[in-house]
Amino acid sequence: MAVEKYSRQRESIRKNLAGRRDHPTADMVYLDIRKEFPNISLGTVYRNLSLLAQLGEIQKISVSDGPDRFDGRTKPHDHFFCKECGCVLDFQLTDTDNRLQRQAGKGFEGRIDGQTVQFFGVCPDCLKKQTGKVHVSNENYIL
Amino acid sequence: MAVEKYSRQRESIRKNLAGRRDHPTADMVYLDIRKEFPNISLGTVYRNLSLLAQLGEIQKISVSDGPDRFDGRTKPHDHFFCKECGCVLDFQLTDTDNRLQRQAGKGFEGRIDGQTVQFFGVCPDCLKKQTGKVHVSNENYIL
DNA sequence: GTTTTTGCAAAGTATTTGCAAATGG
DNA sequence: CCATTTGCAAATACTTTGCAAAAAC
Repeated sequence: MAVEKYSRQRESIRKNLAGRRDHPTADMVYLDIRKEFPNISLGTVYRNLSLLAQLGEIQKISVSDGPDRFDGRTKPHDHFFCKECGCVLDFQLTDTDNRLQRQAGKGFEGRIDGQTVQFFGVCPDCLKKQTGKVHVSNENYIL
Repeated sequence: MAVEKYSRQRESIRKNLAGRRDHPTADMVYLDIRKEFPNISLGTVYRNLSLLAQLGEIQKISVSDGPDRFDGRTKPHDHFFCKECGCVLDFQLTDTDNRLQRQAGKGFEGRIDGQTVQFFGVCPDCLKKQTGKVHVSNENYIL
């Protein structure tokens, strides 16, 4: 695979991911793209998701209990995994990146290129269903 | 699955994981246990790894490029993934846990139960092969 | 004796791949 | 035209599961 050539399908996949925040699986993307390209195959979706991830234009997120999920956000950020509904939310931790990397790298003779924090718990919606509490906005959680 | 009953196979799996630091896959554990129980099946290994992970006695680590890996360490810690050789190393970030969780939870109306940091880069051994540099010990990296 | 666990094999998911036809440049 | 991408289907990789026999208690 030498030079990348344009393809309508890949462009559609790229836009689809850029326009959503729900960290879909390959299959979810496939179902969506089929509305525009009824004949697209799941294999093509997988191929393009892999390619885009390699190019750093999207991010692949592996979770322990289901298929991989994909994230259209390019800039580094963190993720929250809800153990109730399985949803994945974005977090942006302010200013901790350098601190973390500096602390971890101190005396480590390998090279650290990047890092992400994975949070686990119960998302606002699921917690609300359990307790009846109200959901308010906050500064780290990115809608 | 009401009460847990002892089994020699499960005990062997538990001990195997406790005695190694290389974050093996289910198959690697299987090959090892077979030395002691030549008839053990891969299914049994998977069943017990799942069970032990549920009980919190081991940890399951999902990586984006290969099968799941397992970690016998019970207390919370972080992981480093080498993009060259695929190895997984343990990190113990001193005292950042509370800071991270506090910062992320500020104003977040869900519940955060825990978190781990994933580092990506090149491990000491691979870097050494590339540059010829020497490997020294450090304070965060756990041998 | 009753319940849990095992080994085996088959099934289930998720993802990748080979290949001829279609598309892009 | 030549290189890349596609759709399709088959193949692969990983993990789970049904069931009768064995082990644990």
